[in-house]
This record gives sequence, C-alpha cells and structure tokens, in this order.
Amino acid sequence: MEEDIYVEVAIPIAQYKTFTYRINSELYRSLENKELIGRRVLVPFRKQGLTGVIVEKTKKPEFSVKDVEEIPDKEPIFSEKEINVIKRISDYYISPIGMTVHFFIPDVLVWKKKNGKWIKGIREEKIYVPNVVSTTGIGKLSNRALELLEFILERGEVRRQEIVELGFSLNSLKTLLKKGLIKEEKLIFREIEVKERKRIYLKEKILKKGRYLFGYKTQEKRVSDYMPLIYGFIKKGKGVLIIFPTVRSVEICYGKLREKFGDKVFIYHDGISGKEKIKTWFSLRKLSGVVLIGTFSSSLIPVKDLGLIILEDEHSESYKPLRVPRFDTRRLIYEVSKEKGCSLIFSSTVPSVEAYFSVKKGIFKSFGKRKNLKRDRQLEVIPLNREKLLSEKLIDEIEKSSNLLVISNKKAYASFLFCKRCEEEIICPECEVPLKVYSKPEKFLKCELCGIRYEYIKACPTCSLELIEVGFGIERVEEILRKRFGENVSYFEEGKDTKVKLSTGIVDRELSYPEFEVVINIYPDFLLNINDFRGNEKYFRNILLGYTKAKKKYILITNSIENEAVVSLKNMNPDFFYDAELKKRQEFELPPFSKLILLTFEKRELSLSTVNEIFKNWIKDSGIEEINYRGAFYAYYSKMKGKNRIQILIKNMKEEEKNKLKLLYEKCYRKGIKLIIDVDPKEII
DNA sequence: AGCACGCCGACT
DNA sequence: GTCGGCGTGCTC
Repeated sequence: MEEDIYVEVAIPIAQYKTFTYRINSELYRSLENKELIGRRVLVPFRKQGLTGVIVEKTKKPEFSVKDVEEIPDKEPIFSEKEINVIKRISDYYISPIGMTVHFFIPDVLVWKKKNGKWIKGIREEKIYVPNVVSTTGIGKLSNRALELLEFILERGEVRRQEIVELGFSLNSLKTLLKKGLIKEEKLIFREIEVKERKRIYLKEKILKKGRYLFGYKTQEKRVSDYMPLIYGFIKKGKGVLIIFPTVRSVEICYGKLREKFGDKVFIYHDGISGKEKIKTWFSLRKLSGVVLIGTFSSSLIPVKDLGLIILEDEHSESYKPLRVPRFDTRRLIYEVSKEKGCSLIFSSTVPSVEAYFSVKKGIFKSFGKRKNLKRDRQLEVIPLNREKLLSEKLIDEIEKSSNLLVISNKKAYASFLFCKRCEEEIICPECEVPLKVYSKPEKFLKCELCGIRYEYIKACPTCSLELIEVGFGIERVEEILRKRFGENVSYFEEGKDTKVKLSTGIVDRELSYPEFEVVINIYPDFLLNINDFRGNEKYFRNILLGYTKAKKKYILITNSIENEAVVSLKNMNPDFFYDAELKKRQEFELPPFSKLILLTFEKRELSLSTVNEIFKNWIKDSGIEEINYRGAFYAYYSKMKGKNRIQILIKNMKEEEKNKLKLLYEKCYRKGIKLIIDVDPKEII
C-alpha cells in the first residue's frame, strides 16, 4: 500500500510557522506532475479553508493533522529556487513565512473557503463605489457607517486599504454592502497602447556575468542602453527581468520594449487583470528568451532560464513595503540572482549611498564608464525669500520661458495653523501632530498620520486670536503662479499643455517627465529637516534629478548652500557628495557601516517603563549575552490613531540571534502590544 | 492576519 | 430583544 505524504504548508497568517498537512495517497496518485515543493494547495483551516503553498516535505507528526483538500494547479507555482529565496527573506526580515509567500502570489490564485464554498481571488484589490447619490432617505444607520458612506460618496471610489487606514471598521463596510448602499468593484488598470512593432536593427551586446551598478545616466538613456543587452540574452534563449518601482514606469518601458521585441515582452503588476496574471505567470515557466517587465511583485515569478535581472530606480523607497512582509527588494533581488546564478544590474540616475559603497568595496562592478555631470546648462542657486516665495526676478524668468517646470517638494497649502498668543499649533487630537492646511476645493485641515479631515478654522479655539498659516506647500506656489499666469499653470500629471507645469518631484517618475527648457526647484530643504538619516541623500537626489530635466537653465532655491549635495552639484561631481556622506555615516555608525533593527511598540497608554521592562526581561529570558541598543524612546510620531508609539533601535545584532525577536513579538502580542520589527529600516519615524 | 465567539451598551 | 462595536483566543 502507498503511504500518505506529509507536507509543511505556508498559510497567509501572521505566524512564524508553517502548518503540517497530509496528502492522502489517492490525491497524490492523481497528480500528473509529482513535484510538491512550491505547489499551491487548498487546505482546511479552522472552520474555513485557505490557500497555502508547500514549502517542505516532512514526516508524520505526533499531533493529528488535516488533509489537503485540493491541489488545483497542474504544476507548482514556484520552483524550489523561489521557495529557497522566500525562506531566506522571511528569516532575514523576521517576517512570517506565510505572509511572505503570499505577497508574491497573484491575488487571483489566493482562494478562501467560506460556508463550504471556495471563493477565488479574495485578495484582489477591491474598490468601493456608492450605490446611492446622497445620504438622505437611506434609513437607519450607525454613526460610523454613515460617516463611511459620506466619505465614499465624497470620494466617488475608495480602496479597501484606505478604509482600514482611516480607522473605519470593516463591519461598517459590511453593513453598507449588505444594505446595498455601496457596491464592490475590482480595480483594473486601463489597457496600455502598444505601437506597431518597428523594424529596428540591433547589434547584440554580451554582458559578462556579474553584479553591476548602472548609475549617473538618465533613466531614458539607460533604457535604450538595455536594448542591445536584452537582445543578446534573448538570442541565447535566456530570460530578462526588469523591475521598476511604479506601475507608470513599467507601462512606459513595456511600450518601448514592445516596439523592439514584440511578443517576447511581458508585463506584470498588481493592476493587470487576474486572467492576464495567470497566463503570464505560467507561460513564463515554459518560454525561452523572453523579457518580463514588472513591479517588485514580479520578483519571484519563475521565469525560465533567467539570465539577467535589472532593478531600475534602485534607490527607490517604495521597494520596501510598509506592511508585512517588510522585506527590501534590493536584498530580495540579490538573493534571487544568487539562487538562480544570473547577472544583476542595479540602476539609478542617483544611486543609493549603499550601492555606491558596494562598488567601492568591490561587491558590485560599475556598469559603463563613470563620468562627471555635464556643465552644459545654466545653474543658479538662490536663497529662499520667505515673505515672497517667488521674487520679481524669478517671475520675469518664468515670463520669458515657454516651457517650464516648477518643483515644490511639499504637498498641501501650509504646514500648520499657529496661535501667536498661546504659542500652540492646531493639532490632531488622536495623533498629537500639527494638522496640515489644504486649499482644494476649499480650505480644510488634515492629519497626515491618521488621514482624518477637520474643518478649517480662522481663530484659536482657546483664546480666539486669529491664527496664522505657517510654512508653504505646492498649493501655495500654485496660487501665487495663478495670480500672475492664470490658466497657463497646471499640474504636470493633468497632461495639459500649459506654459508653467507644477510637480512635487520627479524621483521614481523620471520616464514620465520630458525635459523642460527651465526647471525651478523651490526649497527642497524640507527633506533635510525631517528626522531621517537618509535626509541628505534624498535632498541630493531631488536636486540632481531637477538638473537632469533642465535643457537650458536650472534654478535651485535653497538655504543650504553649504550642504555637500549643493557643493557637489555646483562642482558637477557626484562623488564629492557620496564620499562626504559615507564619512558621516561611518562617524555616526549608520548604514552601510552598521545594521539596524527598529522595534516599534504600539498600544494605547503604553509607557516607556513597560517597554523597557519587557525588553530587558526578553534579553534575560532568551539568553542574549551582548546586545547594542538605544531606547526605549518615544517615536518621532509618538502617537498614531490614539496609540502610543515607543521604539528601540538595535545595532548590529548577530544574524543567528535575530530569530529570538519572534519570542519578543509573541510576548508583546500576549500583552496586547503590537510590535513592528523592521530590519534595515529605510527611515526611523 | 482573520475570524469566531462573547460581552456590553445603545436603541427599537 | 437585537444590532454593532470591540477585546481575546486560536489556527495543522
């Protein structure tokens, strides 16, 4: 008699473990393809059923287990190689394995059993749209549900995630759906136009196997440099994967590559339809010599004979998700290239300090010749006049140009409202941070942390003195420009052909922006003022990218003329900035000279002493002899949605001791404290 | 995480 | 009485 098979299955729940299931001999016999690792399985879980992925074979356990209910696919969705990478990433980032696996599965393949029926694609992004025109005559409704309905009516369409983020309960959402007041719809991006395939003669270029950093050229130029390279790989029957941080960039690059390589080019991101995702996913396992362009959710698609991975905009902050699994795409891609033995190119017009350091240390090679910036356009660095954001001279400058981009890094109208008598800002009662002033369509206040809106007020609620608006954002800049140029001002994204275009920045959006005759960058100094060790780097990237988009003249309005970033730009020498920044990072033991783990503890009424006690007990209980940490301290945002936020920063924890943090997580969980473990944090907030 | 379960207060 | 909000326990 054939024996039953036991497997470890990763299930999408926030637990640091897999679950054991049995595959009965009959089900196993019925499989045409007998590979088990990487298989999608439908398993009973509690009273319901979930989609899991087999990550290991195992022996019959002591405890009783349930049977795998179904194996729905003809073949595994991941090869062993992807599973190995997932395991390493899950370990490194102390991110529950099930959540990590499920992050990379197309949402249509995540099924769930409810009331005895399997529902397909439950994780597919849903949007909610109103089914009524107003809140009148809709019958009785709880306050919270009514508020939610009003919100959905106001916005027209709202993503599920936004609803949760704004602190509405999913119960209110359910109520509205049940009463037919709103409708659920699937979010599907528009189809992209693909131009006719041009006949283009390319000379193929062969890349020597290795890891490269491709920096300092604009993204547009890099993409055209990839063409002969891709051709070389395709001709050899090897696959190429290109990753971008945003869907927009993916779409633009897809269009460009389709023109050259036709149906050899595939696209994958969260916005394409479920059918398309599955088709792409499974066909890439079989096709040789194809190109896949996608967002980071395509990092683990099993592409046949992958020869090269390109990570575009390597510096991008969106490569680290803000929710579990909290991995970093750069590390993930590095692991994939190691596992699959393929070449790797990290690319950015202004590479991250870490990437620059990797080249210095010889871990990465420089791709192409390293050049200084070209001094082929005018550069003006002028100080900010706070009274008058745009001087007469500047207005004249704008008047002269017919094609001009104005960058103002900060959104909204003003930073906050301030009472001179009380010396107090108007703050969010839940989060205790100043409320931002917005001006469209009318003035209102909004908390940037919890997203709640408040009515605009003119007078101080305590002393009735008239409040003043402090700071400025892009809406203020727009107001000033409109006074002078009226209809000749628009936001770049609107796609209107006006004389003056406005933008909050072009980082991660390089491909969408053409070159402008003149670019004015108004006071990106805000980036320096936030509590973030990468502030300098962000500032440098911001000011340099502005320069690359200016054909004739670049005007930078800044008060940080002594900052290395500005000096570096003036000298047309990026290395000057990187070397100065690395020196600082070394001095303060910051990445890449140290490894950080940021722990954030969240709970209502949580105190520093409680966190200190829990942490110290954990050190004792888990037998850690040496640990270098700072804290506990209140987070930069010490309160969010009514919960206190306390942090501890661990430096250089031994790799083999990191898994002890799971114990701390469970300990906190039992005390009702939410612990966020962020390995290699991008910023400390 | 996500769900069932159970308690509690508000409102018919 | 019963509906919705919210805390907690548990998952092969």
